Amino acid sequence: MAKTAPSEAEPTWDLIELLFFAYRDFVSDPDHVLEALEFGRAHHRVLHFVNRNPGIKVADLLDILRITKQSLGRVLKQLLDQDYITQREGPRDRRQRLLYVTPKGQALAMRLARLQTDRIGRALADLGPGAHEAAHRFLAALIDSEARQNVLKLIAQADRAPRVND
Amino acid sequence: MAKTAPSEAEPTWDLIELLFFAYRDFVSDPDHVLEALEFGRAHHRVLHFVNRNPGIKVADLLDILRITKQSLGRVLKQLLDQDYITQREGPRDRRQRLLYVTPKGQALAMRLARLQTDRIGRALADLGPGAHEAAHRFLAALIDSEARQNVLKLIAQADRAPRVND
DNA sequence: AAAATATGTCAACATGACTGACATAAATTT
DNA sequence: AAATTTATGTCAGTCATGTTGACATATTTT
Repeated sequence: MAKTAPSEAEPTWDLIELLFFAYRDFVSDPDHVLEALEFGRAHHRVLHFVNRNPGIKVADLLDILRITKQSLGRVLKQLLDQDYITQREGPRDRRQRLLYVTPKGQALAMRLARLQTDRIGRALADLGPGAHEAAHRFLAALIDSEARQNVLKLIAQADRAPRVND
Repeated sequence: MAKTAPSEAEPTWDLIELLFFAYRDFVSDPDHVLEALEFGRAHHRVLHFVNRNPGIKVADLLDILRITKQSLGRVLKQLLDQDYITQREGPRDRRQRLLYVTPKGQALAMRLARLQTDRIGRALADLGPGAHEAAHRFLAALIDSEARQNVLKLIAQADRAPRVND
């Protein structure tokens, strides 16, 4: 039972529904913290990727988030005004606004990441060794094949050095 | 490397980010289909859970989706008006409106589930055997521990018989 | 008969997406 | 040097989906 031939047989109900419920709870911990700061998920995403990719360009952030600059503009402005993020001129191209977290921004980003890490850690602790790698591979394989390599590169790059492309 | 002790060491950046990217692509296939029908993700969720749990009560649906009845009301009304869902009086309690998909609703629900199943199937095909179970266990473990048993029960129950509680 | 329950509805509001148009400064091309 | 392209920002309006609070109706339970 449980064949995986594409477009045949029964839908993969368990994974479809587990993805829904797991993702909902996964984002709920940060949501609660953000609520007290009058921020939303959109702020979290921006803060997260700026924290992970210091010096990221606005255009690259838009690519990652796949939202419009108007949508980004709103939340980014609030994060700048409230000193969670700063921007500096691009050294080679002075039109660019390179984004960095402030100490305050880093503290929040790390606090939120810690919550999600704790949840993931508890989940992995319940499972055997190799569960981390299995989860990694499953999730990576779910990503659009055209985008997958870029995503993996982004993750690896941010891990290596806190410095973005260009 | 890669310890999982809660609240120590480095955040689990890879899984945090992969969950973001994987979930985004996972919902994107249905999104495209829904767009043509002038429906959104909210409609998808309602249709999905009604399809999976024929005869579900409005109150139970609200519990699953964790939204207000006003939010549900809007999308449910559209699905009823456009004949994707029907409602019948509860046999024992005539205040209840038990929800069912119509053939048209079932066709759409299955079409959307097929898209997500195909994506999952492609992902699992790239991995070894046991990947399905590993993914299942990881995702289930991510769910709030208080809610986990109920979720697993819901999934198993819907698999067994297309008939909801009560 | 009174109270509780299941559901629906009206009105107002917030968030975070969107489109389209336009503005500015800086880099690049001609 | 002038024209064009690029990176970014902003104004204005719209949409989808969530929220709160108040109230209405039918039905069941006490």
